Amino acid sequence: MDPSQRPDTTLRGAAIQAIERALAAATRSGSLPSPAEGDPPILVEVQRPAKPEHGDLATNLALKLARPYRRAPLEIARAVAAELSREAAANPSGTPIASVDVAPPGFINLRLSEDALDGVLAGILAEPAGWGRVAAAHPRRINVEFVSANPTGPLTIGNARGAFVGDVLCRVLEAGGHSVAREYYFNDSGAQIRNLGATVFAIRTGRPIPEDGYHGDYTQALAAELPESVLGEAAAPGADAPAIVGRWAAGAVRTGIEASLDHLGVHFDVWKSEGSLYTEGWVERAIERLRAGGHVYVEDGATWFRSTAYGDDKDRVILRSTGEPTYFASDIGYVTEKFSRGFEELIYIWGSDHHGTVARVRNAAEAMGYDREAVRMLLIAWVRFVLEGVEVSMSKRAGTFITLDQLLDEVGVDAARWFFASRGPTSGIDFDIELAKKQTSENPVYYVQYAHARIASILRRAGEAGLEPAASVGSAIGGPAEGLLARQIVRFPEVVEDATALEEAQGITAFATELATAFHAFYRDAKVIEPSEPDRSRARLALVAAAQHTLANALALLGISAPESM
RNA sequence: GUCCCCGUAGCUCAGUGGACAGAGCAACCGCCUUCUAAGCGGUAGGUCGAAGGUUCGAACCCUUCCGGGGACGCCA
Repeated sequence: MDPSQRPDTTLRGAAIQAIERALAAATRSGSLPSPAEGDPPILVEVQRPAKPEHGDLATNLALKLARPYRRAPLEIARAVAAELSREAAANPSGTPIASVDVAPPGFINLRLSEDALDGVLAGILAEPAGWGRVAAAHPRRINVEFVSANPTGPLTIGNARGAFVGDVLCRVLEAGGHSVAREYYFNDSGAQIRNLGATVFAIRTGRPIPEDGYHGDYTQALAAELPESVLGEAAAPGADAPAIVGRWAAGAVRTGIEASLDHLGVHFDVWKSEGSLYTEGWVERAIERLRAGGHVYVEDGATWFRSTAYGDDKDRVILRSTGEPTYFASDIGYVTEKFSRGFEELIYIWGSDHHGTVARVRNAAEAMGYDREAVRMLLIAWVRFVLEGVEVSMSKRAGTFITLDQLLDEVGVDAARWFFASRGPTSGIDFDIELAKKQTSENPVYYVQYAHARIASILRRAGEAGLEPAASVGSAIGGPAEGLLARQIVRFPEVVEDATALEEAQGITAFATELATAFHAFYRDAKVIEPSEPDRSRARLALVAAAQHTLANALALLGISAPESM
């Protein structure tokens, strides 16, 4: 990120800018050498030290500069630290830094000022809804496509991970200052749908289920619900029964899928059918575009995209020798269709079994003149579902699957969301359903929710005692218990920034857990409601209220409820 | 055979260039006359799959190997 473009919305960001000023000042005064022509720009990195005695923030700047400057790291660190201290003394309101230390082998350790911390807390109390939303240096319009299961049956627990990961990613990107469209892509007219239609028709008319039909209970239910009018149309002489019944069944299944997603708290902005890419001409135009660029050739009667020109290990068929388009053809059309709606970035959330198709889609995007970096695939590792130690294979066709609705009835949305959000999307997971049910009550999500509920209880009782939170914490922030909690609270937007940059949610769950821990420690050490000390009580209520807003907003980023009582 | 992901505490997983490697659960010992004990404090537990290499510094980057999963279609 270009530092000059970074919005100054976090204490960390403000500290980085202070360090940049100090470095420039040290260079100007001659205590540090000037960068040589052509040197890469100096990127100031700041991190949170593992040990509290190393301060609130630390930078490795001097270590990084030792080689290009040919100076001892400690010498550089002292020069920068001297400028930081000078500014902190001369203009305390212009910097978040209260004090500076230099530690071997060359770290510069910073301590944040109580005024800076309290200023952030006052901002939270003044405008809690916006807390944790940050401005992006370069806001983008992003299309996130996920779930995208075809309407051949209910969503299964196999679809759960993609649904949660995609939804949380969208929430994170929005909080990170981007604009997001959630999109669901499906095919309601292919061979699979014909099979579904044939299955439902067969059941309803008392014939055996076709060989490649669907055997789940839900097809029985669909057959029973099939309206007489559709049945009559399908049974008419010469009618294409699989297509007619399939069209109806796909619609009914989709309605059920939408209901399941609603239950999850996942709402899509766009439902896009594969068929519409053809009727609207997107596929045809995309192929023409590739052809015009010379990226297409015909061999063995099929039309191929020259994917090898972009590093793929083989070329890819767009149109079969029968003239029928491949799935890849739809992908290409869809890319142009999405970009035509003005998106600057396309994110696909795919199962890791799709990794083979990543290269060809990005290659085709590049060949059509788009930036391949704007087409990003997030591959999610498969969840291995285990029941009593034995893997459960999921098959809609065989009817051996557990639906998403069943999972949520057993485990609950909040616990399931936390489970998936706290794990890296590329890590394979063994999901033992019995274990998950058993462990539901010990899911860390309740630890975080409990902190929120405890604060709600304190605020209720304070109100009954006639105590309201102050507008800011003020000098009470100097207390040891208060300081530790405040330092956790103010990190929230930095966590959102990092999660946005990494396009991952684990940081949010980790932060929420640490914040809950900090609150529980505060609860132990500092009594909030003390009618004989009204000023201190009001200050502590302000701090606790800020913690509650932070917990609530962090949970909201994960799509998890923040209960007032438990 | 080629490509991708993973391998960290008994279990489930964080941490992906910085200062002695973390959390939750499980185990053990303590704490409710105190704003919610779904909580708090403490103890124990690790050759970060293995070996080389790069670096002032590696769980993290590179190479090789071992183990697990996935992909290599004119399927979707």
